[in-house]
Formats: sequence, structure tokens, C-alpha cells
Amino acid sequence: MTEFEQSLYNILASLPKGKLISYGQLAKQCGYPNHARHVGKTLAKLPKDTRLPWFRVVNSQGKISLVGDAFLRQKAYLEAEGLSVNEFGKISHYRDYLA
DNA sequence: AAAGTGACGGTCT
DNA sequence: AAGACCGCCACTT
Repeated sequence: MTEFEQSLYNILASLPKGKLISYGQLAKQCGYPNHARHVGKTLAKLPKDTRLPWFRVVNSQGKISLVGDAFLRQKAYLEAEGLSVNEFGKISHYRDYLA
């Protein structure tokens, strides 16, 4: 378990319900600015049954970056928290939900 | 060893 | 406002 993953998990675990954070911001808060892509790679390795709120991570444009099946799962989770997501993954007024 | 590949992002058109 | 471009970095081929 790398130091990066460790802090990533900690920060994510403390992200409140209904709040969002971007890959880039998450990377920066971990102390690794410019490592947005690595955040994605790391999240992709999470077990399917993880309790971490991986679905609260979106890209800098307030859109879901996942595709296909995973896209639908994330969309459902977010909607379950009261957010509205269009068919392209764009979250309405996402700036209001940023942590 | 070199090239390709992402759950990305900032800049410049 | 949207798309092209390029930088980024850990992995995989």
C-alpha cells in the first residue's frame, strides 16, 4: 500500500454524502498535484464491494468519466444522493456540491 | 527498451 | 462554448 493510496483512501472516506470532488483536486489534496490520472488508475483497482464513496469523484467539468456499465452505476449512486445527472454524465450545478 | 494506454486537466484556438 | 493539443505518470505490451 503506497503512501499515495493511503492518503487517497483517507480523504475519500471522509468525503461527506452529497459532496463531490474532482480527480485533480483529490490528487492535489494527497500531496501529488498533476497526478489526476493516477487517481483514476487507483480507483479502478478498488474492489467492487468497497465502502469508499468512489462515485463522488468526477472530472473537472463536473461529468462522470466512466463509460458503459460503470457509468450507469455511478449515475445511480449519485442520483440516490439527490443529485441530477443527464444522459451524458453531466451533473447539474455540480459546483454547488464540490467539497 | 520503446511505445501504447488510461475513471485527467490546463491552455490555446 | 467546445474541441484539439499536449503534459502528466504508473503500468502493460
